[in-house]
Amino acid sequence: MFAKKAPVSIKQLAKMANLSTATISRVLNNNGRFSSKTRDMVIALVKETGYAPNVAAKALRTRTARAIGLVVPDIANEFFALIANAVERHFFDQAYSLFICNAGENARRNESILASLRGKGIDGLIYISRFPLNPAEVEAPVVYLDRIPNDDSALAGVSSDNRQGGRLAARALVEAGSRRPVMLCHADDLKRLATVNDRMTGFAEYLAERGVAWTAKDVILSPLTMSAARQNVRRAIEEGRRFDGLFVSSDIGAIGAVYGIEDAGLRVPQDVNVVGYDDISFCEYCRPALSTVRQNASALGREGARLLQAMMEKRPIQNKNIKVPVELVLRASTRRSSAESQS
Amino acid sequence: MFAKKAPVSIKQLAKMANLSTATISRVLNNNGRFSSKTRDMVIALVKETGYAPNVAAKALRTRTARAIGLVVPDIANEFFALIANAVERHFFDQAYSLFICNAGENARRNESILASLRGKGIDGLIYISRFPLNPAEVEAPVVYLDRIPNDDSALAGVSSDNRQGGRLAARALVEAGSRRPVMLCHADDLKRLATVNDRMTGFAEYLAERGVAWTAKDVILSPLTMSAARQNVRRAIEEGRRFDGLFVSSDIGAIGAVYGIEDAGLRVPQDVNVVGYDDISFCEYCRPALSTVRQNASALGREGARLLQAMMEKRPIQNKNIKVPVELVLRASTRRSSAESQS
DNA sequence: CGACTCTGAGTAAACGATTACCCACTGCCT
DNA sequence: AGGCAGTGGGTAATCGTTTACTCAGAGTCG
Repeated sequence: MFAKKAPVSIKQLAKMANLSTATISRVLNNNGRFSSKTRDMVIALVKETGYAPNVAAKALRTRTARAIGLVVPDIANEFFALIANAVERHFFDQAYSLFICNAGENARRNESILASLRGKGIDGLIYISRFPLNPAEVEAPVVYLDRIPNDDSALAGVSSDNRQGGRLAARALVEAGSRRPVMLCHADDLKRLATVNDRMTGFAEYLAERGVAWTAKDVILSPLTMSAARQNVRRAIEEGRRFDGLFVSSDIGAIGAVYGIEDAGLRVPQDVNVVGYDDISFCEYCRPALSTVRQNASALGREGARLLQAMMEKRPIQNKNIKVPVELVLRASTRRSSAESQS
Repeated sequence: MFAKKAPVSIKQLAKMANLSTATISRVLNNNGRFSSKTRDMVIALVKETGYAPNVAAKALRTRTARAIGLVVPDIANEFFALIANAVERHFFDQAYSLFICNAGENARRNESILASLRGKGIDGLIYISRFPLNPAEVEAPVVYLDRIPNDDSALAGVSSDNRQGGRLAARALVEAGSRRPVMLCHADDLKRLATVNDRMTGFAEYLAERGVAWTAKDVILSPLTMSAARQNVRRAIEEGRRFDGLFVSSDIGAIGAVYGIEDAGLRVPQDVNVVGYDDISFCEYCRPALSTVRQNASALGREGARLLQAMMEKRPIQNKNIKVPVELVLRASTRRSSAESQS
């Protein structure tokens, strides 16, 4: 019923045209020498037979699959889904295939995903994961996206301007009246990712400029799933932690945090101003609507794809450390800038 | 710099183990004969070297790409993302690769996606799209998931028990006191998809049983994006449409609809009860929290993947029309069952 | 005219895995 | 001892393409 009939191969084409496979191949790839008469004949034959090259054979021979890998932490997070869409759009037009893989929160799965990508012989990798990657074992250009390791500045990466993002978040809190702000982020990210460190740097920087006391201890550590953030924020408050402003390093986590605050009997924004990060579409639809630092997910994906392609084609690269601008979006989770009181 | 050094091949493994490639291959595929000592040694060697078979070579030799396609309407919708995850998990374990494609809302893009999948020689397709598919031109088994065309009952499909879902939605509205319910869905889906028709059938059926007047005219047509639903619901109300219960065929659409209702000056649930469909995680976090019919996205994905695999392996299939149970989740967008008044 | 350079095209060896076929050996039965 | 079956594993062909060599013929130049 679903038997695969063998598609026509280059060998059959060669026989029909009274040529060798080599010549056919040269015409098809437009490399090497052949007469225009030969070219026309081959092209006509291809049209007639509907010949399509066997991608497996091609991949095997050329050691290039015309495929790229995209590792994301969680495709069910809209932010990553939008990035994936942008990457796919770019590469679809270039006739590359895209393998989208969910790294999840598990280092072992991350490893097995990388192994499988290796087996597929991808020509490039866009990597968004909290887990370290040994570039040597990928054997292809790698672009880090959004989550940039902080140990190596030589690598290619695209991220938002996270320092500016941190500054904007701090500004939102300060201008909403917060005087004891804290930041919520994932412990591992803080250790590993420039992404989060940059946000914190910008955050601290702005607070210092405005004379608001803040130290590296004013951080709550938690995974940024909704439920984990909710629980950890609630627990922090119940254990006596006091703060009147909260900057969460992702919207999903921020929404959870809002609930944690309310669970603990406080109100947002009256008692605590909350600012998230990403601006996923639900920020506008949750209650209170979430103030956040908007990342341009499409731009991140697009720039990452472009950079990767430049690397794969070994084009000279002016800047392998691209920063995409961010934007502050104020909604109901921060108080309206009520003629900001004493400095 | 990014020169590809050849990954370890089966030939090198053979040399290390002092065996032939044939034996290695037999162990790896667990077919043919070999001693348990050999097996252990090979397995250890694979672990040690991180060997991953070259899929291109495998595909070339076996004439099977070991790849499947997954067409989804919008990967940024959590419901589809969860399905994609389940499918990926299933096939990852079987060492299949998965091509995830966004059909989007555009028929032309849908076509070009199918064309590209064809070129990749996929061995199977899971298809979630509102656009018709000509199975003949895919040359591989197809499983319809969630969105089942209503013109052909011979095809393989996995969906929720949508008739029951429609019944549950109706029950939620009726028990919350609605007497003039309407349904919101996409015009094309109503024409093409058994999925939506089943929901409507169940909806109408239950209403009839409870003596609530409802006809096929009590439907508002709208795309189910947040903004479109919001706008169309608002407009319907402003044009004088009156209803006190709304069943929306997706949560995203329902959340938009709630805003449309509020835009028009009415309240949810006091003036209109709203029930969605899917139970994405934001149902719990939007305000008012959304009552909805929960679909088990993971089960849908898993069952779809299993069914497809059975078809690809030409195993006898007892039931190619799988229904996954649904569940009613009551939240704040429907009034609490206030000792339901007159029959 | 001889030496050279182009041009167009063929030959055959890879690429990495699978598998039909074969063989050597062991143990067992008659 | 001879026959036979079962076991473990090697040999080599094959999948469809690409590409480094090679080469015959034609044109060009001194």
